This record gives sequence, C-alpha cells and structure tokens, in this order.
Amino acid sequence: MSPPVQASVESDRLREALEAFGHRFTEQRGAVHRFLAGTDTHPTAEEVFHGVRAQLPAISLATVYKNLETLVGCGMAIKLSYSDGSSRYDGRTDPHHHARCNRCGAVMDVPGSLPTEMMTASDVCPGFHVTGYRLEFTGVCASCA
Amino acid sequence: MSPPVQASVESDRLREALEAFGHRFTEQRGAVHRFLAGTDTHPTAEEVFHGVRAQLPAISLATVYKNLETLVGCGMAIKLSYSDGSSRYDGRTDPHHHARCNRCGAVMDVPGSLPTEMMTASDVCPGFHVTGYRLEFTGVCASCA
DNA sequence: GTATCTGCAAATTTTTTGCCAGTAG
DNA sequence: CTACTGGCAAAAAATTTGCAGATAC
Repeated sequence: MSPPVQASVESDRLREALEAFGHRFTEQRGAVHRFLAGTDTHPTAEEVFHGVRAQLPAISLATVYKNLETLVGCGMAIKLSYSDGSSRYDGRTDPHHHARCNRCGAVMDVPGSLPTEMMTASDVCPGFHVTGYRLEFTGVCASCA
Repeated sequence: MSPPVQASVESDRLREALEAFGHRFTEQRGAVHRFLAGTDTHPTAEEVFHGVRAQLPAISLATVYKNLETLVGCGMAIKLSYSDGSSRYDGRTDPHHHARCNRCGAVMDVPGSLPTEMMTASDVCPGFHVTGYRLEFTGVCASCA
C-alpha cells in the first residue's frame, strides 16, 4: 500500500524552487501555486485572489501579488502581459505557446516549441544572446466564432 | 524638377488609414506617428510624449495616449506589453519579431516571419482561427553582455 | 531567536475619462 | 455647420509599499 507520498510531490517541487532562491514555503504560497497548477485558464491576479480565497479566506490581494511575483521569480509560473493592460499567470512552465482570442480575451495553451535553429539563428540580432522566447497567436476562439 | 511629393507620402498613408476608420487627421496624430516612424527604440507612452513635445510643446500626455490607441486601432502602430508592467509602441507594422534584453529592457527588431504552416497548423488549437501572432525572444543584448 | 512573511491600508504608477472650447472636413 | 479632437484635471485601475504582528526554520 502506497502512503500518501504522491500528494505532496507538487508542493515539494515548489518548496525546493523557493528554497533555491532563498524564499520560505508558506501556506499562502502553496495555495497560490496549487490554484495556478490546477487551472489552464491563465487567470489574472484578481482571479487568482478569488480562487485562492475559496481555500484561504484570510489571504489578501497584496499577498497574492507578492507571491505571484515570487513564483515567477522562481520559475514556477509565467506572467503574460497584454496590450489591453491585463496580465495573466500561467502555472505551466514547460515549453508551450499560447493563443489569445481577440473577442473574449481568453488565453489557451498551444502545444509545441520553436525549432532550435530559430533561436540560435544569427539573424536574431547581432550580439544578442537568446535565452528564451514567447510565441503567441492571436485570432478568434471556437466559442466566439 | 520633382516637387516635394515624397515628404508627404508617409502622412498621406496615415491620413488614409485614419479615414478608413472614421478618424480625422490632426497635427498631433501626425506628430505622434512621425515620431514613432522615426525611431526603432520602441518607446513607452511617456517617451513618445517627451519626444513629440519637442515639436509640439503644447501636446498633453492624455492626447498621446489617445492617439497611440488610435494608431494601434488603425494598424499604423503596434503595442507591446511586458511582464514588468511597461508598454512600448512600435511604428513598424510589417511582419517582424522582437528581442528584449532582460538586463536593460531594450527592445530591438528582429527580421523574419513565422513559417506559414505554423500559423495554419491544426494543432494550434481546435477551432481557433489564427489572424496574427507575436514572437519575442528574451535574453541579453550585446551592450549588456 | 531572527529573518522572512502576511494582512491591512495607504501610496504610487499607469492609463482612462468627462468636459468644454477648438478645429477638420 | 457639426461631429470629432485636444488639453486639462479628475478618476479609475493596477500594482507596490510601509508597518506591526505572526511564522518558518
């Protein structure tokens, strides 16, 4: 019989990432991370706040902002900023792209990664050392079409 | 011999774009557009404000914001928003990519365009109709390295 | 025990809006 | 003429900060 080891694997990953950057593991950080990891809707800070409050009614919006920033700094989340002024957070950190609906603003994941030769190509910019990239498609999603 | 036709070609393009969307051509819009077209530094709204004020000392920040939005709406400029909360404007509207330095925040142009097959690929997202995309490299620029 | 973290409220920063006079077409 | 604009100042939205008590390690 397997003990409930599996249940803590994700939070262990978080703990390690936090400690690697000199941060501490807290209940709030765990909750923010768990919420992000459990959704693929790319929520705004406000939406994360509301979602996390369901489990941690006393958490404050300021803490959510601080913790989202901490997670991004640890590489446990990605922040996506848009031209309409909104910012959204993504708990998936493996290579993937995004598609954003111009109509409703929804953001969805798109599998795949850019061919390596595109990232090392010298025509990227003379002297520029590429470490990452962001590829985002824009258009109209299925429900809006 | 040749009359000063060339000088007005750019503003004519702007005028046409504005009128196509029911907007009017004004001195301020011309100046904002001219400033954007004359730089490749991808300035912030505030920087556009300062730059344009050199030629139009009476222009207000609010007008710059409104006009940048108008230009973006007409397809005469592109707005780029970043995770650090800043937004920058690009007067180039032909297909190209960007590279952003994580150290100093500078944004530069990168020639090229995504292979067509990547944009029509069905794996982008079921039912999603792609109309455009944004590709941005991140890393360290030559001067920061 | 002590540096870090949280919640709260206030402060900042960034962007948008209402209003009236001015202007393009 | 008349609707669209610009400038100004005020408002709204988004994010950050200072502080005192609580907590992780």
